[in-house]
Amino acid sequence: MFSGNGRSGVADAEILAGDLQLDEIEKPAERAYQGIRHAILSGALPGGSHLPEEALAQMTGTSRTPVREALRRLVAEGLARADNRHRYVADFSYQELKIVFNIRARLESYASRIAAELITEAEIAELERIVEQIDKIGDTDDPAQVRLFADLNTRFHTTIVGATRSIQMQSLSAQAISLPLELIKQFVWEQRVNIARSNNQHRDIVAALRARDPEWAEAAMSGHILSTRPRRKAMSLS
Amino acid sequence: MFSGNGRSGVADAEILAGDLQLDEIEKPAERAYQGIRHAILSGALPGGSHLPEEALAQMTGTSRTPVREALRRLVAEGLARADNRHRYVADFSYQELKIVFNIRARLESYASRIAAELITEAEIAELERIVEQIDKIGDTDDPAQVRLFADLNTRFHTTIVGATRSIQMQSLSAQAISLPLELIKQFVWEQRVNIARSNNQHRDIVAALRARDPEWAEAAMSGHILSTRPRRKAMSLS
DNA sequence: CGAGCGACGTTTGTACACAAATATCGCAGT
DNA sequence: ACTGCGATATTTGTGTACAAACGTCGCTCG
Repeated sequence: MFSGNGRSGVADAEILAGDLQLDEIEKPAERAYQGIRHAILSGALPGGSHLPEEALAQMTGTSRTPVREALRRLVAEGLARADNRHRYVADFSYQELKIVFNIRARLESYASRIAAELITEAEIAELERIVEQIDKIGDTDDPAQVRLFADLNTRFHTTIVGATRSIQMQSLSAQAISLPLELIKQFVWEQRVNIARSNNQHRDIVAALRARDPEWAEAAMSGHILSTRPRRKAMSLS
Repeated sequence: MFSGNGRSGVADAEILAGDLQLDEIEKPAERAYQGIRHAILSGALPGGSHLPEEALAQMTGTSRTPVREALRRLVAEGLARADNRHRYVADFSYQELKIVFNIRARLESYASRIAAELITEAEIAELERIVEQIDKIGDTDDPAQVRLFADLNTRFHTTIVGATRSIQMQSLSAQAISLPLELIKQFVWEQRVNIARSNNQHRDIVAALRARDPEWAEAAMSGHILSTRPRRKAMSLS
């Protein structure tokens, strides 16, 4: 995913050894997409790696057709890039990462502003349930718990973005979030991000939404996301 | 493109009668993508229209394979949506349109802030050339001139976004811009948007970039985009 | 020994054939 | 007459075959 890791091609299905149960996904199209995406986000395919269709088809156990469609999606989502002939894993610099986080802060804070007026009681209740579940996790280094936090965190944010009822907002946010949210898992491990603090911020956001206060909601979300930005010092990014 | 226009299916190549020279595009993949996209943006395929692959293949003079890939891109870009089985033209409400413009204002103003520090002399000169050419147009209703303005306007904005050197910024902006910028052409016709005023704002933005003033650039771009927002009263949107 | 040209291998692009899924229409039975 | 079941038609999903483009390696000629 990052520069300077050296280059490697596609090896075989072994690189999917992570936590993704690929063999349980029936439809080839979804298998191909999830498989390639996971390989990129997990770092199995480093930034700059060439993405040959045939090798990816073998890797995901499908044929080239679903792989081609998956690659189109990944390019559109910014996780892969294409030149005239080939496709490669996108290469994120630290500068790029910083920009994506700032964009995400702006997008989601605007989403929170809209959500403050449109969110339903049921959605607020859902947010409160999520906050409660995260509370039970507390600060930890246990990978399974951290993964659980990441999933709940994702649900928290997508619930709010969904409350805007805007397809475009959901689409753009998903694109801006997909990378950082996956990376957060690594930051938590390497940098011991404070889960408890993060959840206190979640509580503030829910309070703002419950109060139907657009400005507060916007500011709270902005602060929340900016507080989770990776810092250069703590990381070994180029 | 909008709700309430009634529903229609794909007719034949006639609906491409617009200004797009589809037959000059050699590669089927590009033909399919441009053709379908143009049909959507021009309104030939109203919002909610079903998008059957075979009919689109005939319409664009290709086969289903390039059409499928084009549809994947269009869904990823938000111009089409998909349910379990079919794909349809996206349906934009006035509310959705408003949100997209506000997102665009936030994205591009942030882009301008970054660009103020990274833009090169050559790019500033390019922006000045564009402003000059728009000056020569002035206020007009002539469709050809309005189209020329739209193209120059697009180049102005993509040059600034490109100056951020961020792939993600360019990708997200392109998605947020693709719809509104096409719609602007219609607003200019129907609402007589002030081209001269718009270009004065362009001049301000260039001045801010030349001064390397991030805050000014950000504010100027924000004001510029918000001033071109469609207003409900002037339109017959749902 | 170096440069240029040509053949080959690799990768992507396109089309098509077949399979699977789903909605619709009609028919029959109650 | 209404409901439920089944056949059929339409549409999408997948795999594969073939064609085209591009890069590379090696050979030959200067």
